[in-house]
Amino acid sequence: MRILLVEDDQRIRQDVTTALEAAGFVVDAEANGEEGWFLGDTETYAAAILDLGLPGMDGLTVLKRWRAEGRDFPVLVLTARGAWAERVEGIDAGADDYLPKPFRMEELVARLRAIIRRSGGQANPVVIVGETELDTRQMRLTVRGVPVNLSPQEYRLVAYLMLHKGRVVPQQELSEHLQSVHFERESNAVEVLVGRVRRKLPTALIETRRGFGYIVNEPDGSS
Amino acid sequence: MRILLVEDDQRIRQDVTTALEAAGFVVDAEANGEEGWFLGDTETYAAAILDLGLPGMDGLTVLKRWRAEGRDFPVLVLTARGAWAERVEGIDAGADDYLPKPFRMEELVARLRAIIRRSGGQANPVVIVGETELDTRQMRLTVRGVPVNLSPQEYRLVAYLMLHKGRVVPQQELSEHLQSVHFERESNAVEVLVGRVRRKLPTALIETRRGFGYIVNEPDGSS
DNA sequence: TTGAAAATGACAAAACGCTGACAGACCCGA
DNA sequence: TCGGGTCTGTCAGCGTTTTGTCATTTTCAA
Repeated sequence: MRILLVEDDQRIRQDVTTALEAAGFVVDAEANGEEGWFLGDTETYAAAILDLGLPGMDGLTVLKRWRAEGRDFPVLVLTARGAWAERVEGIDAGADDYLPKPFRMEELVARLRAIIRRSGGQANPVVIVGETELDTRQMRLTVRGVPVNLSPQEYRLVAYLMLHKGRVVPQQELSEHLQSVHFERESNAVEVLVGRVRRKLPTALIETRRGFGYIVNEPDGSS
Repeated sequence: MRILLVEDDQRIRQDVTTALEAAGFVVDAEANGEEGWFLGDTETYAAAILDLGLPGMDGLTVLKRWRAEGRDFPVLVLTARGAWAERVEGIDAGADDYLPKPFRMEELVARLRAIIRRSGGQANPVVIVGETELDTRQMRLTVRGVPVNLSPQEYRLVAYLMLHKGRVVPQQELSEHLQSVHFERESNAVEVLVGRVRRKLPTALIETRRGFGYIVNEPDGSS
C-alpha cells in the first residue's frame, strides 16, 4: 500500500515516514509542493498526507489541482493548531480528513487506515510473495505458515524489500532505512544482514542484482 | 482506557477522578475549557466527560469544536440541575449522554461505560484469547474460569494488550496508555509490569517481540 | 581471465529485556 | 492516628541476543 507524504518539515517528514513504514505502508516522502503535486498526479497512491503550509506550491492548491484533474485518492490534511480557516478550506477543497499538529503517530496511522478503508481500498497489513507472508501488524514473517524468527534489523530488511517488491533496492537505500542516521563509508553491514536473513529462510526470497542492489520478486514475475 | 474530564469545580473534579480511577480508567482531569479542548483535540481518549459551565472556553463551544473537527469519541455532558435548555443544546452539539448534577458516582461510571460501549469502541465487553478471558465490565481476568488477582496497573496492561490482540504494541505506546501524566524518559516500568503479570498467569499470554514490543495472540492464530 | 562486488565466519561490544530488591506512596482496619 | 499490607516505580545486575566490523573466500560480469 503506497502513500504519498508531502510535508516540508524535515523532522516531521522523517518521523511520519518511519511510523508509516513500521505500519506496513510504502511511503514516498516529498518536501516540495510542486514535486508532491507531480507525484500525486503521475503515480498511483492509496492515499496522500498533505501539509498545507508548503514551499513551491501551497498545499491547498495541490489538493485542488488533484481534484480538478479527477485524482480521487483520499487525502489526509495536516494543519497547524487552531488554523480553523485552513481546515474548512481543506474540506472544501476535497480533503477526506484532517489532523491538527501536533498529533500522535498512532492516531495518524489510525486515521489514514480509516480513510483508505472508507475510500474502498483496503489497508491490508499483509504482503504475500510466493510462499512467504509478511504480517506487519504482528511484525512476523511466515513461510508456508511457519513463522521465521527474525531479529529486529532482519525483520526491517525483509519488510522493506517485501513492501517494495518488484523493484531493485540499492544497498544504500537499505542502510539508510535500517538505521536513521547511519551513513557509513565502507561497511558491508547490509550484506551481512542479507546473509543472515537468507540463512533463516527456507526459500530463495532475496535476489542479488550485482552492482545494483537487492530485490524481492514474485516467483514467476520478472523485472 | 483513557478518559478526559473537563470540570472546573475542584471538588467534583477530584471526586470524579477518584471514582473513575477506582473503576479502572486512566484520567486526564482539566479545569479550563481551552486546555480541555486542546487535550481532546490532540490526545486519544476513549471518552470525555464535559461540564458545560467552564472558564476559558464554554463547554458547549468545546464540544462543538471537537465535533466540527471530526473528533468522534463519546462525550458525557454534566449539567446543572434543571437546566433543560443546556441539555438540549448539548445533545444538538453532539453529546452522547448527559447527567444532571448532583449525581451518584455509580451512575456516572455506568453511563460512561454505556456510551463507550455504544460508541462501538469496544462493543463486546468480553475479550477471549485462548483460555484467557477478559471481562472489561467486571474488570476481571480469568484463566480457565479461575480469576486472576491483578493490581489496577497490571489489569490495565493486560486489558490494553488483549483489546489490541494480534498487534505488536510498542513499549512506548503501553506506557503512554498506562499513565495519565506521561514522562518521556527511559524507564523499565513496563518491563517490570509485564514480569509481574506473567508471574501471576498460568499461561504464556504475553509474548515479547524483542526490539519491537509486546503482543497477545491467539494460540494458533496467524492471519 | 580478472578485479570488483558480494558472501561468509568469527568476534567483541552494545543493546535489550528479565529479575530481585528496595523504598516511597497509598490504603485500610484497628 | 497508628501500623501493616499493597502497589508501583527505580535501580543494579545478569544472561542472552543482536549487530557492526574485519579478514577471508567466493562469485560474477565485463
